[in-house]
Amino acid sequence: MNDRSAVRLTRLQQALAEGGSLRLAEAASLCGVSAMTIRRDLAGADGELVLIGGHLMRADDPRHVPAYDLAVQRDRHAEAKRRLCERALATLEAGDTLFIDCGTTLMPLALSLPEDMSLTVVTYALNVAEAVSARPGVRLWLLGGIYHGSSRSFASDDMAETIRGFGLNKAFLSAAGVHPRQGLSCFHFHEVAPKQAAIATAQRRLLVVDASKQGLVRPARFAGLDDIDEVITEAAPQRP
Amino acid sequence: MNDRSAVRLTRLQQALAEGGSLRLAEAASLCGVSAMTIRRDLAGADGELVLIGGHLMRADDPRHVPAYDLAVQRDRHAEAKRRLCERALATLEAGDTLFIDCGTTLMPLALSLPEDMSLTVVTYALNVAEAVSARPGVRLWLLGGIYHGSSRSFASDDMAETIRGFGLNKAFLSAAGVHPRQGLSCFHFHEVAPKQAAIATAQRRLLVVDASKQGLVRPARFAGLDDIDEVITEAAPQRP
DNA sequence: CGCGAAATGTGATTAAAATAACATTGTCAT
DNA sequence: ATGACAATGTTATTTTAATCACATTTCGCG
Repeated sequence: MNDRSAVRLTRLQQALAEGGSLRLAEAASLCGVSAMTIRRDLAGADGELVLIGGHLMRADDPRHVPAYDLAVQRDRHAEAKRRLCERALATLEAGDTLFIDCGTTLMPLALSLPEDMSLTVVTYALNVAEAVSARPGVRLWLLGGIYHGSSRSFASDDMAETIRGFGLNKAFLSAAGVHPRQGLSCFHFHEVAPKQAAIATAQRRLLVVDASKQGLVRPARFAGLDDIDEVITEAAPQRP
Repeated sequence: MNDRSAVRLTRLQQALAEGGSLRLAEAASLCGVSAMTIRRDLAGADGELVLIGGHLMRADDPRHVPAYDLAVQRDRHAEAKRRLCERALATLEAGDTLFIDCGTTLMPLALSLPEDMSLTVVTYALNVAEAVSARPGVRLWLLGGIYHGSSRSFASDDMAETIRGFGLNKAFLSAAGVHPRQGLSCFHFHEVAPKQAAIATAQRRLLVVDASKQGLVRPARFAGLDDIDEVITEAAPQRP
């Protein structure tokens, strides 16, 4: 890759930095070269930009990781989570103040919150916040702190205290492990405090887990099964 | 649109809810129908899903608002901001703790932070947080609170106090208006407290504004020009 | 200036996707 | 059963995008 090519690439990358897509021809005229040159630039680049059906866009955001052969597995999970979250949605009432836990399990819930119900969502997860921020009708309170990429969530010393300051109607909790005796656990210790605070504060505590978490124990225990009011899950996997 | 068609569409929509794209053929086999049927489903749908070059993806994604005829104007802005942020980047030093203000001006900065410099970023803007969260080498502290969609940022009562608790080396500030006598202003009052706290706390205060903001006064004044140590801007527009 | 190498443009060719047309299957009411 | 209609599949056609081969331009350098 040569110098001018690199200049064009960074230029395009910046043009697309804030999102959006560019038609190949537009990208070309933007750089004052032909479409063929843009193609060649792209071919010699590191793959941060991607050309798909004549549209140029960034490859690095979550959008584009193609489902490929993961498709089946991904979908089994997504399908299960979707069904669980549908049931979670059904429990919502106008005026609710919800706590939504981190992880991917509750994403379908965050994505399909009704906008005509005057809801308030409290969360410490960046992905949940992104999803909820796209729903203009829903009030969103994000609990800030230091970011943990592993769970896409934030942690801070006074988070538990802040949570206790809310009048939470319902807490939707996720867990990476559910065990009859060991209770509920997750991978990361920084999730424990907010989870426990939400459990302590909310009127109604709903655990949403798919069947694959049943019987597992993870490093960080945050509650017992009896701290939960309702478990939204599939039937446990049958053992013949 | 018929029932089964609607079922397939919601199914696909949920499969894509967390991002990613599906090849048309994959989507088809996922639903157990032919590609043509998926096409027909899409044609009769409301346009939430979009098929582009054989890839199926959500349309509500910022990636797809095409730059179209806005391209030129968008780029003029993005181009200017990119250049300004390049100069802002040059001021960074290893170990810095940065405050990054909300708005779109500082996005190119957030997107191209070096990962090998041990940086910490403090921000109250969701879009900045998203951008920084994609850089594993950079520590991120998000100041939480109630979300304001207008500026994609958060506000809370104790935010100013929290900011004063950081050892900020540099504060990168944006403004919607810069006036010789009226000083610096922005559109939204909830931005005033964090901006002022950052100005009060940071060792070095850098204002990043493009020329289009010069001479303007916006509703919420947050500082005077002399509260800023350095202004990163283009030459003011010439009047012939 | 003029040569050579690299970069880019142009038009032809191939591959792929979108559309359209028609065939088949399934469903329901009579 | 069977005819009508909707839904879907299959194949052909048109349109669009990607690739290739070669012509042209640009740039550095003796």
